[in-house]
Amino acid sequence: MAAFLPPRGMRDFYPEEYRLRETIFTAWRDAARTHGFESYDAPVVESMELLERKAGEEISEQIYTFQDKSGRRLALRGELTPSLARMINARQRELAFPLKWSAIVQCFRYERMTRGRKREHYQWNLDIVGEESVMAEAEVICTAVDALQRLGFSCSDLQVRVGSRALLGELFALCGLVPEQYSACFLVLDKRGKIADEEIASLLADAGISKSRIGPILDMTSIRTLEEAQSRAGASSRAISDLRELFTVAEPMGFRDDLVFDISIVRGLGYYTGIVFEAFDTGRKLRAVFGGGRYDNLLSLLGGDRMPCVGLGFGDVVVAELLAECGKTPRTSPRVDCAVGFMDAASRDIAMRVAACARQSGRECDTTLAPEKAKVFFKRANRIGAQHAIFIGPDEAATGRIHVKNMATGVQVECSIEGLAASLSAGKDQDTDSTDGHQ
RNA sequence: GUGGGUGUAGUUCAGUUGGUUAGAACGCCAGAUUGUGGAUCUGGAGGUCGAGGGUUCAAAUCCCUCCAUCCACCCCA
Repeated sequence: MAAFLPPRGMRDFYPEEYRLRETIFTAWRDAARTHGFESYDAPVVESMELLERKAGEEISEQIYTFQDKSGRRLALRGELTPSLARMINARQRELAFPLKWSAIVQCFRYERMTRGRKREHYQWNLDIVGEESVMAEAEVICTAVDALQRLGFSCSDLQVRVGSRALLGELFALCGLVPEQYSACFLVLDKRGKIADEEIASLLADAGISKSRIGPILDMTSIRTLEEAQSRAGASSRAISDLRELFTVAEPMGFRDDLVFDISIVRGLGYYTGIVFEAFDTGRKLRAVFGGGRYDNLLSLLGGDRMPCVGLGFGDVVVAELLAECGKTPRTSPRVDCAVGFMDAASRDIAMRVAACARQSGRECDTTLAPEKAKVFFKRANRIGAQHAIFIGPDEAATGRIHVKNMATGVQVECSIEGLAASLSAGKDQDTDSTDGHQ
Protein backbone atom coordinates (compact mmCIF):
# COMPACT_ATOMS: atom_id res chain seq x y z
CA MET A 1 0.00 0.00 0.00
CA ALA A 2 1.20 3.45 -0.83
CA ALA A 3 2.48 5.34 2.15
CA PHE A 4 1.48 8.70 0.72
CA LEU A 5 -1.62 9.67 -1.15
CA PRO A 6 -2.53 13.03 -2.61
CA PRO A 7 -4.19 15.28 -0.04
CA ARG A 8 -7.90 14.70 0.21
CA GLY A 9 -9.75 15.89 -2.85
CA MET A 10 -6.58 16.52 -4.85
CA ARG A 11 -5.66 14.56 -7.92
CA ASP A 12 -2.52 13.14 -9.44
CA PHE A 13 -2.44 13.03 -13.19
CA TYR A 14 -0.55 10.00 -14.43
CA PRO A 15 0.23 10.13 -18.15
CA GLU A 16 -2.95 8.34 -19.08
CA GLU A 17 -5.06 10.78 -17.06
CA TYR A 18 -3.01 13.68 -18.29
CA ARG A 19 -3.82 12.74 -21.87
CA LEU A 20 -7.55 12.86 -21.12
CA ARG A 21 -7.09 16.20 -19.42
CA GLU A 22 -5.25 17.48 -22.46
CA THR A 23 -8.06 16.29 -24.70
CA ILE A 24 -10.50 18.37 -22.66
CA PHE A 25 -8.19 21.37 -22.48
CA THR A 26 -7.63 21.20 -26.22
CA ALA A 27 -11.37 21.24 -26.88
CA TRP A 28 -11.67 24.27 -24.61
CA ARG A 29 -8.72 26.12 -26.11
CA ASP A 30 -9.72 25.41 -29.69
CA ALA A 31 -13.31 26.48 -29.11
CA ALA A 32 -12.16 29.70 -27.43
CA ARG A 33 -9.72 30.49 -30.19
CA THR A 34 -12.26 29.66 -32.87
CA HIS A 35 -14.65 32.16 -31.33
CA GLY A 36 -12.10 34.91 -30.99
CA PHE A 37 -11.48 34.82 -27.26
CA GLU A 38 -8.12 36.00 -25.95
CA SER A 39 -6.28 34.06 -23.27
CA TYR A 40 -5.22 35.48 -19.93
CA ASP A 41 -4.22 34.21 -16.51
CA ALA A 42 -4.12 35.34 -12.89
CA PRO A 43 -2.44 34.17 -9.69
CA VAL A 44 -3.79 31.09 -7.97
CA VAL A 45 -3.39 32.94 -4.67
CA GLU A 46 -5.53 36.00 -4.06
CA SER A 47 -6.05 38.24 -1.08
CA MET A 48 -8.90 37.36 1.23
CA GLU A 49 -10.04 40.93 1.05
CA LEU A 50 -10.83 40.65 -2.65
CA LEU A 51 -12.73 37.43 -2.16
CA GLU A 52 -14.65 38.78 0.79
CA ARG A 53 -15.76 41.87 -1.09
CA LYS A 54 -17.72 39.65 -3.39
CA ALA A 55 -21.07 40.12 -1.74
CA GLY A 56 -23.44 37.71 -0.14
CA GLU A 57 -21.25 34.71 0.45
CA GLU A 58 -19.88 32.93 3.43
CA ILE A 59 -16.61 32.26 1.67
CA SER A 60 -13.93 31.80 4.24
CA GLU A 61 -15.44 28.53 5.43
CA GLN A 62 -15.18 27.05 1.97
CA ILE A 63 -11.86 28.14 0.63
CA TYR A 64 -8.30 27.35 1.52
CA THR A 65 -7.01 30.28 3.50
CA PHE A 66 -3.64 30.99 5.03
CA GLN A 67 -1.33 33.76 6.08
CA ASP A 68 2.00 34.44 4.50
CA LYS A 69 5.03 35.13 6.67
CA SER A 70 4.15 38.80 6.83
CA GLY A 71 0.71 37.99 8.10
CA ARG A 72 -1.14 38.82 4.88
CA ARG A 73 -4.44 36.99 4.67
CA LEU A 74 -4.44 35.00 1.47
CA ALA A 75 -6.50 32.26 -0.14
CA LEU A 76 -6.38 29.81 -2.99
CA ARG A 77 -8.91 31.02 -5.52
CA GLY A 78 -12.21 29.17 -5.54
CA GLU A 79 -13.14 30.73 -8.85
CA LEU A 80 -11.56 33.08 -11.31
CA THR A 81 -14.19 35.81 -11.53
CA PRO A 82 -12.93 38.01 -8.66
CA SER A 83 -9.44 37.98 -10.19
CA LEU A 84 -10.88 38.88 -13.57
CA ALA A 85 -12.84 41.71 -12.04
CA ARG A 86 -9.70 42.96 -10.31
CA MET A 87 -7.74 42.87 -13.56
CA ILE A 88 -10.44 44.64 -15.54
CA ASN A 89 -10.89 47.30 -12.91
CA ALA A 90 -7.16 47.99 -12.82
CA ARG A 91 -7.15 48.86 -16.52
CA GLN A 92 -10.67 49.98 -17.06
CA ARG A 93 -9.58 53.16 -18.85
CA GLU A 94 -7.17 51.48 -21.21
CA LEU A 95 -8.86 48.25 -22.26
CA ALA A 96 -11.04 48.32 -25.35
CA PHE A 97 -14.51 46.96 -24.64
CA PRO A 98 -16.24 44.74 -25.24
CA LEU A 99 -13.56 42.15 -24.65
CA LYS A 100 -13.74 38.39 -24.80
CA TRP A 101 -11.36 36.57 -22.50
CA SER A 102 -10.74 32.88 -21.90
CA ALA A 103 -8.72 31.08 -19.25
CA ILE A 104 -8.18 27.54 -18.04
CA VAL A 105 -7.31 27.65 -14.37
CA GLN A 106 -7.15 25.41 -11.36
CA CYS A 107 -9.55 26.38 -8.59
CA PHE A 108 -9.76 25.14 -5.01
CA ARG A 109 -12.59 24.68 -2.64
CA TYR A 110 -12.43 23.30 0.86
CA GLU A 111 -15.53 21.20 1.15
CA ARG A 112 -16.85 17.70 1.39
CA MET A 113 -16.39 15.65 -1.71
CA THR A 114 -19.13 14.03 -3.70
CA ARG A 115 -19.40 12.71 -7.19
CA GLY A 116 -18.20 15.27 -9.68
CA ARG A 117 -16.76 17.43 -6.97
CA LYS A 118 -13.21 17.42 -5.69
CA ARG A 119 -11.41 20.01 -3.65
CA GLU A 120 -9.61 21.11 -6.76
CA HIS A 121 -10.61 21.25 -10.36
CA TYR A 122 -9.70 22.87 -13.61
CA GLN A 123 -12.21 25.32 -14.86
CA TRP A 124 -12.50 26.93 -18.24
CA ASN A 125 -13.71 30.49 -17.90
CA LEU A 126 -15.22 32.55 -20.68
CA ASP A 127 -16.08 36.14 -19.96
CA ILE A 128 -17.37 38.96 -22.10
CA VAL A 129 -16.94 42.33 -20.50
CA GLY A 130 -18.57 45.50 -21.71
CA GLU A 131 -21.49 44.17 -23.70
CA GLU A 132 -25.03 45.05 -22.60
CA SER A 133 -26.86 42.99 -25.17
CA VAL A 134 -27.79 39.37 -24.90
CA MET A 135 -25.30 38.65 -27.67
CA ALA A 136 -22.76 38.24 -24.88
CA GLU A 137 -24.75 35.37 -23.36
CA ALA A 138 -25.25 33.89 -26.81
CA GLU A 139 -21.56 34.01 -27.60
CA VAL A 140 -20.34 32.32 -24.42
CA ILE A 141 -22.96 29.58 -24.64
CA CYS A 142 -22.20 29.05 -28.31
CA THR A 143 -18.51 28.70 -27.53
CA ALA A 144 -19.12 26.23 -24.71
CA VAL A 145 -21.40 24.17 -26.94
CA ASP A 146 -18.66 24.23 -29.56
CA ALA A 147 -16.27 22.71 -27.01
CA LEU A 148 -18.80 20.01 -26.14
CA GLN A 149 -19.12 19.13 -29.80
CA ARG A 150 -15.36 18.89 -30.11
CA LEU A 151 -15.51 16.32 -27.32
CA GLY A 152 -18.07 14.30 -29.24
CA PHE A 153 -21.30 15.42 -27.60
CA SER A 154 -24.42 16.45 -29.44
CA CYS A 155 -27.63 18.18 -28.41
CA SER A 156 -29.12 14.80 -27.54
CA ASP A 157 -26.58 14.42 -24.75
CA LEU A 158 -26.94 17.80 -23.08
CA GLN A 159 -29.35 20.64 -22.52
CA VAL A 160 -28.57 24.22 -21.69
CA ARG A 161 -31.28 25.36 -19.32
CA VAL A 162 -31.76 29.08 -19.24
CA GLY A 163 -33.37 31.19 -16.56
CA SER A 164 -33.23 34.84 -15.66
CA ARG A 165 -32.78 36.58 -12.37
CA ALA A 166 -33.98 39.74 -14.06
CA LEU A 167 -37.23 38.01 -14.94
CA LEU A 168 -37.63 36.71 -11.41
CA GLY A 169 -36.90 40.19 -10.16
CA GLU A 170 -39.67 41.62 -12.30
CA LEU A 171 -42.06 38.98 -11.05
CA PHE A 172 -41.00 39.62 -7.46
CA ALA A 173 -41.64 43.30 -7.97
CA LEU A 174 -45.12 42.48 -9.23
CA CYS A 175 -45.62 40.57 -6.00
CA GLY A 176 -44.73 43.70 -4.12
CA LEU A 177 -41.26 42.71 -2.98
CA VAL A 178 -38.43 45.20 -2.73
CA PRO A 179 -35.04 44.50 -4.36
CA GLU A 180 -33.36 43.86 -0.99
CA GLN A 181 -35.54 40.78 -0.63
CA TYR A 182 -34.73 39.30 -4.03
CA SER A 183 -31.54 37.47 -3.14
CA ALA A 184 -33.19 35.60 -0.30
CA CYS A 185 -35.93 34.58 -2.73
CA PHE A 186 -33.40 33.41 -5.32
CA LEU A 187 -31.75 31.15 -2.79
CA VAL A 188 -35.07 29.81 -1.63
CA LEU A 189 -36.34 29.13 -5.14
CA ASP A 190 -33.12 27.28 -5.81
CA LYS A 191 -34.16 24.88 -3.06
CA ARG A 192 -37.63 24.30 -4.45
CA GLY A 193 -38.15 20.61 -4.91
CA LYS A 194 -35.28 19.76 -2.60
CA ILE A 195 -37.01 20.73 0.62
CA ALA A 196 -40.66 20.89 1.60
CA ASP A 197 -42.75 23.89 0.65
CA GLU A 198 -43.49 24.53 4.32
CA GLU A 199 -39.79 24.93 4.99
CA ILE A 200 -39.47 27.24 2.03
CA ALA A 201 -42.34 29.27 3.36
CA SER A 202 -40.68 29.59 6.73
CA LEU A 203 -37.36 30.55 5.11
CA LEU A 204 -39.16 33.27 3.18
CA ALA A 205 -40.84 34.41 6.37
CA ASP A 206 -37.41 34.60 8.01
CA ALA A 207 -36.32 36.87 5.17
CA GLY A 208 -39.05 39.27 6.18
CA ILE A 209 -41.49 38.42 3.47
CA SER A 210 -45.11 38.66 4.49
CA LYS A 211 -47.27 35.57 4.37
CA SER A 212 -49.57 36.81 1.66
CA ARG A 213 -46.69 36.99 -0.82
CA ILE A 214 -45.26 33.55 -0.20
CA GLY A 215 -47.89 31.75 -2.23
CA PRO A 216 -47.32 33.78 -5.40
CA ILE A 217 -43.55 33.34 -5.06
CA LEU A 218 -43.82 29.59 -4.78
CA ASP A 219 -46.22 29.64 -7.66
CA MET A 220 -43.56 31.10 -9.94
CA THR A 221 -41.76 27.80 -10.15
CA SER A 222 -44.78 26.35 -11.91
CA ILE A 223 -44.02 28.53 -14.93
CA ARG A 224 -42.90 26.18 -17.67
CA THR A 225 -42.66 28.23 -20.83
CA LEU A 226 -41.49 31.61 -21.96
CA GLU A 227 -45.04 32.42 -23.11
CA GLU A 228 -46.37 31.68 -19.65
CA ALA A 229 -43.69 33.87 -18.13
CA GLN A 230 -44.52 36.67 -20.52
CA SER A 231 -48.19 36.53 -19.67
CA ARG A 232 -47.24 37.22 -16.07
CA ALA A 233 -44.41 39.67 -16.54
CA GLY A 234 -46.20 41.69 -19.18
CA ALA A 235 -45.49 42.53 -22.80
CA SER A 236 -43.02 45.27 -21.93
CA SER A 237 -40.76 43.02 -19.87
CA ARG A 238 -37.12 43.67 -20.64
CA ALA A 239 -36.14 40.28 -19.21
CA ILE A 240 -38.55 38.49 -21.49
CA SER A 241 -37.37 40.32 -24.58
CA ASP A 242 -33.77 39.45 -23.70
CA LEU A 243 -34.65 35.80 -23.30
CA ARG A 244 -36.57 35.82 -26.58
CA GLU A 245 -33.65 37.42 -28.34
CA LEU A 246 -31.29 34.79 -26.96
CA PHE A 247 -33.47 31.98 -28.26
CA THR A 248 -33.84 33.74 -31.59
CA VAL A 249 -30.16 34.34 -32.22
CA ALA A 250 -29.31 30.82 -31.05
CA GLU A 251 -30.90 29.58 -34.25
CA PRO A 252 -28.45 31.11 -36.73
CA MET A 253 -25.61 30.50 -34.25
CA GLY A 254 -26.43 26.82 -34.33
CA PHE A 255 -27.32 25.94 -30.74
CA ARG A 256 -31.06 26.61 -30.60
CA ASP A 257 -31.75 22.89 -30.20
CA ASP A 258 -29.64 22.79 -27.05
CA LEU A 259 -31.56 25.55 -25.27
CA VAL A 260 -34.46 25.07 -22.87
CA PHE A 261 -36.19 27.74 -20.81
CA ASP A 262 -36.20 26.85 -17.12
CA ILE A 263 -37.33 29.47 -14.66
CA SER A 264 -35.89 27.52 -11.73
CA ILE A 265 -32.29 28.12 -12.85
CA VAL A 266 -30.97 30.83 -10.54
CA ARG A 267 -27.39 29.69 -9.68
CA GLY A 268 -25.88 29.80 -6.25
CA LEU A 269 -23.47 32.67 -6.67
CA GLY A 270 -24.70 35.98 -5.37
CA TYR A 271 -23.42 38.26 -8.07
CA TYR A 272 -25.57 37.22 -11.01
CA THR A 273 -28.04 39.83 -12.16
CA GLY A 274 -29.63 38.77 -15.44
CA ILE A 275 -29.82 35.68 -17.57
CA VAL A 276 -28.36 32.59 -15.92
CA PHE A 277 -27.84 29.18 -17.44
CA GLU A 278 -26.62 25.68 -16.65
CA ALA A 279 -25.88 22.75 -18.94
CA PHE A 280 -27.01 19.32 -17.81
CA ASP A 281 -26.74 15.86 -19.22
CA THR A 282 -30.07 14.81 -20.66
CA GLY A 283 -30.55 12.15 -18.01
CA ARG A 284 -29.88 14.69 -15.24
CA LYS A 285 -27.68 12.16 -13.52
CA LEU A 286 -24.76 14.51 -13.03
CA ARG A 287 -24.11 18.01 -11.87
CA ALA A 288 -24.08 20.93 -14.25
CA VAL A 289 -21.38 20.56 -16.85
CA PHE A 290 -21.10 24.30 -17.27
CA GLY A 291 -22.96 27.29 -15.93
CA GLY A 292 -22.86 31.02 -15.92
CA GLY A 293 -24.74 34.20 -16.46
CA ARG A 294 -24.74 37.95 -16.40
CA TYR A 295 -23.17 39.86 -13.53
CA ASP A 296 -23.45 43.55 -14.27
CA ASN A 297 -22.71 44.81 -10.77
CA LEU A 298 -19.59 42.94 -9.69
CA LEU A 299 -17.02 45.34 -11.11
CA SER A 300 -18.60 48.36 -9.47
CA LEU A 301 -18.90 46.38 -6.26
CA LEU A 302 -15.13 45.91 -6.36
CA GLY A 303 -14.48 49.58 -6.90
CA GLY A 304 -14.62 49.95 -10.65
CA ASP A 305 -17.11 51.66 -12.91
CA ARG A 306 -20.26 49.79 -13.68
CA MET A 307 -19.55 47.35 -16.47
CA PRO A 308 -21.86 44.76 -17.99
CA CYS A 309 -20.34 41.26 -17.83
CA VAL A 310 -21.28 37.75 -18.79
CA GLY A 311 -19.31 34.76 -17.56
CA LEU A 312 -19.25 31.04 -17.99
CA GLY A 313 -17.47 28.36 -15.97
CA PHE A 314 -16.90 24.86 -17.31
CA GLY A 315 -15.23 22.29 -15.06
CA ASP A 316 -13.13 19.33 -16.09
CA VAL A 317 -14.45 16.83 -13.54
CA VAL A 318 -18.09 16.62 -14.53
CA VAL A 319 -17.39 16.63 -18.26
CA ALA A 320 -14.95 13.76 -17.79
CA GLU A 321 -17.64 11.84 -15.93
CA LEU A 322 -20.13 12.58 -18.64
CA LEU A 323 -17.70 11.33 -21.27
CA ALA A 324 -17.41 8.10 -19.31
CA GLU A 325 -21.16 7.91 -18.78
CA CYS A 326 -21.80 8.24 -22.53
CA GLY A 327 -18.99 5.88 -23.48
CA LYS A 328 -17.25 8.75 -25.23
CA THR A 329 -14.04 8.84 -23.29
CA PRO A 330 -11.45 9.04 -26.05
CA ARG A 331 -9.05 6.16 -26.10
CA THR A 332 -5.69 7.84 -25.94
CA SER A 333 -2.37 6.13 -26.01
CA PRO A 334 1.17 7.43 -26.02
CA ARG A 335 2.65 8.18 -29.42
CA VAL A 336 5.98 9.30 -30.73
CA ASP A 337 7.27 9.44 -34.28
CA CYS A 338 10.27 7.25 -33.70
CA ALA A 339 12.37 5.52 -31.10
CA VAL A 340 16.11 4.92 -31.29
CA GLY A 341 17.93 2.32 -29.25
CA PHE A 342 21.42 0.86 -29.16
CA MET A 343 22.89 -2.47 -28.26
CA ASP A 344 26.23 -1.63 -26.70
CA ALA A 345 28.25 1.31 -25.54
CA ALA A 346 30.15 1.46 -28.83
CA SER A 347 26.91 2.03 -30.75
CA ARG A 348 25.68 4.82 -28.54
CA ASP A 349 27.12 7.80 -30.36
CA ILE A 350 25.82 6.67 -33.74
CA ALA A 351 22.39 6.17 -32.18
CA MET A 352 22.48 9.68 -30.74
CA ARG A 353 23.49 11.05 -34.13
CA VAL A 354 20.56 9.27 -35.73
CA ALA A 355 18.20 10.67 -33.12
CA ALA A 356 19.54 14.19 -33.58
CA CYS A 357 19.03 13.81 -37.30
CA ALA A 358 15.43 12.71 -36.82
CA ARG A 359 14.74 15.64 -34.51
CA GLN A 360 16.33 18.09 -36.93
CA SER A 361 13.90 16.92 -39.57
CA GLY A 362 11.08 17.77 -37.19
CA ARG A 363 10.32 14.31 -35.86
CA GLU A 364 9.60 13.41 -32.28
CA CYS A 365 12.27 10.96 -31.25
CA ASP A 366 12.70 8.97 -28.08
CA THR A 367 16.08 7.51 -27.27
CA THR A 368 17.18 4.70 -25.05
CA LEU A 369 19.36 5.94 -22.23
CA ALA A 370 21.38 2.78 -21.76
CA PRO A 371 22.39 -0.18 -23.91
CA GLU A 372 19.68 -2.77 -24.15
CA LYS A 373 18.85 -5.98 -25.91
CA ALA A 374 16.97 -5.70 -29.18
CA LYS A 375 13.99 -7.44 -27.69
CA VAL A 376 13.77 -5.07 -24.78
CA PHE A 377 14.16 -2.08 -27.05
CA PHE A 378 11.45 -3.08 -29.49
CA LYS A 379 9.11 -3.96 -26.69
CA ARG A 380 9.53 -0.55 -25.19
CA ALA A 381 9.26 1.13 -28.59
CA ASN A 382 5.93 -0.58 -28.98
CA ARG A 383 4.81 0.47 -25.53
CA ILE A 384 5.57 4.14 -26.00
CA GLY A 385 3.71 4.16 -29.30
CA ALA A 386 6.70 4.68 -31.55
CA GLN A 387 5.66 4.71 -35.19
CA HIS A 388 9.18 3.77 -36.25
CA ALA A 389 11.97 2.04 -34.41
CA ILE A 390 15.66 2.21 -35.20
CA PHE A 391 18.03 -0.09 -33.39
CA ILE A 392 21.75 0.53 -33.65
CA GLY A 393 24.15 -2.34 -33.15
CA PRO A 394 27.76 -3.01 -34.18
CA ASP A 395 26.75 -3.60 -37.82
CA GLU A 396 24.99 -0.26 -38.20
CA ALA A 397 27.70 1.54 -36.31
CA ALA A 398 30.32 0.05 -38.63
CA THR A 399 28.55 0.53 -41.97
CA GLY A 400 26.50 3.68 -41.31
CA ARG A 401 23.51 1.88 -42.82
CA ILE A 402 20.55 1.86 -40.47
CA HIS A 403 17.29 -0.03 -40.44
CA VAL A 404 14.07 1.87 -39.97
CA LYS A 405 11.29 -0.40 -38.82
CA ASN A 406 7.71 0.58 -39.35
CA MET A 407 6.09 -0.67 -36.15
CA ALA A 408 2.63 -0.88 -37.64
CA THR A 409 3.56 -3.01 -40.63
CA GLY A 410 6.70 -4.64 -39.31
CA VAL A 411 8.48 -3.69 -42.53
CA GLN A 412 12.09 -2.65 -42.15
CA VAL A 413 13.90 -0.51 -44.70
CA GLU A 414 17.62 0.18 -44.89
CA CYS A 415 18.98 3.66 -45.44
CA SER A 416 21.85 5.97 -44.61
CA ILE A 417 21.70 8.29 -41.64
CA GLU A 418 21.26 11.21 -44.03
CA GLY A 419 18.39 9.38 -45.70
CA LEU A 420 16.56 8.94 -42.41
CA ALA A 421 14.14 11.83 -42.84
CA ALA A 422 13.03 10.48 -46.21
CA SER A 423 12.54 6.99 -44.79
CA LEU A 424 10.45 8.30 -41.92
CA SER A 425 8.32 10.28 -44.36
CA ALA A 426 7.90 7.29 -46.65
CA GLY A 427 6.83 5.24 -43.70
CA LYS A 428 4.45 7.93 -42.62
CA ASP A 429 2.73 7.99 -46.02
CA GLN A 430 2.50 4.25 -45.86
CA ASP A 431 0.81 4.48 -42.48
CA THR A 432 -1.87 6.79 -43.71
CA ASP A 433 -2.38 4.83 -46.90
CA SER A 434 -2.88 1.65 -44.94
CA THR A 435 -5.54 3.08 -42.65
CA ASP A 436 -9.21 3.35 -43.47
CA GLY A 437 -8.56 6.15 -45.86
CA HIS A 438 -9.76 8.94 -43.63
CA GLN A 439 -7.62 12.04 -43.90
C1' G B 1 -21.96 17.37 9.60
C1' U B 2 -25.66 12.71 9.07
C1' G B 3 -26.55 7.64 7.24
C1' G B 4 -24.79 3.36 4.63
C1' G B 5 -21.03 0.46 1.92
C1' U B 6 -15.91 -0.96 1.10
C1' G B 7 -10.46 -1.58 2.59
C1' U B 8 -6.69 -8.65 0.73
C1' A B 9 -0.47 -8.56 -4.82
C1' G B 10 1.03 -2.89 -9.13
C1' U B 11 -4.63 -3.14 -10.66
C1' U B 12 -9.60 -5.48 -10.41
C1' C B 13 -11.30 -8.84 -7.13
C1' A B 14 -12.10 -14.35 -4.79
C1' G B 15 -11.21 -16.23 0.10
C1' U B 16 -16.56 -21.45 2.97
C1' U B 17 -19.47 -22.08 10.23
C1' G B 18 -12.69 -18.59 12.65
C1' G B 19 -8.46 -23.81 11.22
C1' U B 20 -2.26 -25.83 8.02
C1' U B 21 1.97 -22.52 3.43
C1' A B 22 -3.82 -16.33 1.63
C1' G B 23 -5.58 -17.40 -4.37
C1' A B 24 -7.18 -15.91 -9.60
C1' A B 25 -7.18 -12.70 -13.68
C1' C B 26 -4.76 -8.72 -15.83
C1' G B 27 -0.10 -6.19 -15.51
C1' C B 28 5.26 -6.68 -14.60
C1' C B 29 9.98 -9.57 -15.19
C1' A B 30 12.44 -13.77 -17.47
C1' G B 31 12.76 -17.87 -20.87
C1' A B 32 11.12 -20.48 -25.41
C1' U B 33 13.80 -16.72 -29.70
C1' U B 34 22.31 -14.82 -27.56
C1' G B 35 20.05 -8.53 -33.14
C1' U B 36 13.57 -7.37 -33.42
C1' G B 37 7.70 -5.52 -30.32
C1' G B 38 2.17 -6.80 -30.16
C1' A B 39 0.03 -13.14 -30.36
C1' U B 40 1.02 -17.99 -27.84
C1' C B 41 3.28 -21.22 -24.23
C1' U B 42 6.32 -21.93 -19.74
C1' G B 43 8.32 -20.04 -15.42
C1' G B 44 9.25 -16.10 -11.75
C1' A B 45 8.90 -11.98 -8.63
C1' G B 46 5.50 -9.38 -5.92
C1' G B 47 1.16 -9.45 0.47
C1' U B 48 3.16 -6.28 7.82
C1' C B 49 -4.81 -9.09 4.44
C1' G B 50 -5.74 -0.32 5.86
C1' A B 51 -3.62 0.81 11.25
C1' G B 52 -3.93 -0.15 16.43
C1' G B 53 -6.17 -2.83 20.29
C1' G B 54 -9.41 -6.95 22.03
C1' U B 55 -11.75 -12.15 22.10
C1' U B 56 -9.63 -17.14 21.00
C1' C B 57 -5.56 -22.89 21.35
C1' A B 58 -6.05 -20.38 16.49
C1' A B 59 -8.30 -14.09 13.20
C1' A B 60 -8.08 -11.75 6.35
C1' U B 61 -12.64 -13.79 8.83
C1' C B 62 -15.66 -11.99 15.25
C1' C B 63 -15.68 -7.20 18.53
C1' C B 64 -13.90 -1.98 19.50
C1' U B 65 -11.27 2.49 18.03
C1' C B 66 -8.93 5.21 14.36
C1' C B 67 -7.64 6.14 9.23
C1' A B 68 -8.69 5.95 4.11
C1' U B 69 -12.16 5.53 0.28
C1' C B 70 -17.05 5.22 -2.29
C1' C B 71 -22.45 6.31 -2.39
C1' A B 72 -26.70 9.16 -0.67
C1' C B 73 -28.14 13.62 2.06
C1' C B 74 -26.34 18.69 3.26
C1' C B 75 -23.69 22.57 0.68
C1' C B 76 -21.86 24.60 -3.40
C1' A B 77 -17.65 26.04 -8.73
